[in-house]
Amino acid sequence: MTVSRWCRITKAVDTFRRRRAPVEPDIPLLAARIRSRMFLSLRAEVESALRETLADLDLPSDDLGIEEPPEDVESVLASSVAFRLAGEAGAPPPEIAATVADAIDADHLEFVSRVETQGPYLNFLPSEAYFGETLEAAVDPDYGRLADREESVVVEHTSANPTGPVHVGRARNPIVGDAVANVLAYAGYDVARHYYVNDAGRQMAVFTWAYETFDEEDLESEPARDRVEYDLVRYYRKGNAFLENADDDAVEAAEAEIESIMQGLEAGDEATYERVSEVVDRVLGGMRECLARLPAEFDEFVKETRFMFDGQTDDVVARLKELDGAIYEEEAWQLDLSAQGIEKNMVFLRSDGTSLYPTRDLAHHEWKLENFDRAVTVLGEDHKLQAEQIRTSLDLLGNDADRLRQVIYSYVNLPEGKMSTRRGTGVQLDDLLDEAISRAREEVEDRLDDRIRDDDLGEEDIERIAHQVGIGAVRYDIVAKQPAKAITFEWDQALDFEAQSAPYVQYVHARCCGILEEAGIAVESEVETAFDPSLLETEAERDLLETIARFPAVVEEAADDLEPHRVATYTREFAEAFNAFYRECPVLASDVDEDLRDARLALVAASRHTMANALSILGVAAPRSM
RNA sequence: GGGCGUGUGGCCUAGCGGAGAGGGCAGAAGGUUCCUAACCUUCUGAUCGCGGGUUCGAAUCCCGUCACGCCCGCCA
Repeated sequence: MTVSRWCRITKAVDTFRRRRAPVEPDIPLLAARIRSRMFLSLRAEVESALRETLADLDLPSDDLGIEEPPEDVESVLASSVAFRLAGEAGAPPPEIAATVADAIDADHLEFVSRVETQGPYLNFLPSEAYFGETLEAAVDPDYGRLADREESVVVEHTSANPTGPVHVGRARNPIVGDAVANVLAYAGYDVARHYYVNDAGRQMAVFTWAYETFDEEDLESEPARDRVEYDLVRYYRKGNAFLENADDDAVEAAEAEIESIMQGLEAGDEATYERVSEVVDRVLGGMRECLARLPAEFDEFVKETRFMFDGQTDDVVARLKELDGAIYEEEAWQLDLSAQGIEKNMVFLRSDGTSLYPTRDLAHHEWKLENFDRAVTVLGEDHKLQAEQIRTSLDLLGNDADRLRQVIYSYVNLPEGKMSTRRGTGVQLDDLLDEAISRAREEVEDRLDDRIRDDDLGEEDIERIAHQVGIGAVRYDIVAKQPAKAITFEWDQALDFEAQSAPYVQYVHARCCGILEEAGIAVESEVETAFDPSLLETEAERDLLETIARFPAVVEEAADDLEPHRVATYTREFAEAFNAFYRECPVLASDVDEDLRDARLALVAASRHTMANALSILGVAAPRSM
């Protein structure tokens, strides 16, 4: 990566972060916001107290070394400044730590009860108010949802060419994309979800030609599934096979027809558009049904042809030609981006005068930047170079490219290689989901006999749980991993219901619901009885509250960095904390004091809200029983 | 060949400048008259690909190297 690009990316991240500072003087809103983000409030308090103390001691305070301590340390936040100050102050780190700890007046801090040292580390221990406020905030079913930023973001994801069934190779796109959109929405952005439909490319011209040329009897096989895209993809495959294998004259004739379709679209010919649309809309309709199973829904399907017909692509071409890097070479217009660190020229106008995908995508991106404050695109690693070209070209065309961010993921491959719609290799997402549901159903039925709880699961419940767990497991498995890591698809690995998978975290939610229902509290409603947080004194209860307190910070960081997998990591940590509480702190046992019972019920309700909302960000169902 | 990305116990994975590198699976041993055991506890297992460097401190930053993936089309 070149230095200039690194700087640009860093700048983009900074801009994104800077915007999260509240600028509106809306006091109740601010209060609600601070109130609901305990961990962040604590961090802010620790930072300012530490900075002031260091200033008082005449020590530099530019790097405070604030960090989260290891699990076995009692504090919620720690600092390693003492290491950094050792040279300056001429004393060993533990000594400095002790001096600083003594100088901090914890009595004036709201969320810090005391400051301790452990060797060179400063440890900040939470106050009663920290636990109390956390519980108060988390009893709200909307806990974790950050205040409105009054800023819109368009998240474009999936955008697979409408050539056939959605296969597992690109399943990461809707799953990661939907989670990115969800986490941004939770973080207070006004989110729109877009699917960009590539209806103007050569592939769609081939498809349209093939669909119009061949008949049912020309096709070798039956549709793999009774849905439109499985039916039509056979024409697409047939067409491609024909172009590869037929004799030269036949191929030439076919190419002429394909070319005329592309020229028709370029010219804005209504009849051609109708022909292509019939194929595009039908196939897309089937793909939407598949994606809806995840579920991944979209606010808008934006067609590429739209930017050809409205003149925006021509406008982009005209402006690109005016740029310094524009060159006319080998009868085609290209953009030399070597000055921007990209060695590969971007061709933006073919020798026959038609536009290319990147040209239209530039018009599309300008449209997004006009209509939204920010734009996020989720795309496969094979589009990385193109993404850089788009970003750089947008910048050269006078757009603020920092408002655009791209999330790149690696494809899911089969052990024997890539999945391909055209060649018909690959595992269909529908099949994966079906298999997941059926395996989940087996699990539910196997467990039916030795259930302790007598809640009499009916056939409907079994069906519901099988869907929630099966689809949840597939989504969780994908969204929990960093997108940049390559995944090789294997059935048993994708459908592992063991610990650290969706059912493990879903089970926590079901346990919460079980307790609340047993106590006669409607799961969806707010907690109405009074409770006293200070009664929650055991280590398990405190750990759970500390974990709950971190949730809004997790949402914020995941949104800032567009990394929903952090929320998945959090659900695991949360499940551990809850299971320890569940094991050690009975809620409804007869020997539990009534006030303690109420406090613990509030904690269970808070836990349920936290887990339900975290799962909702991941797009994984939160079952009320399992 | 060039660019970008990824390499963490047998397998999967978190951490990406600070406290014996967390989890999970697989393997071994335990736990249910008690709010669902899709749970929990304990044990076994890691020179964080390799070699240098920067730093008080490196899995994390820098350089080199190896392996794998992706890209380098007037395709999308």
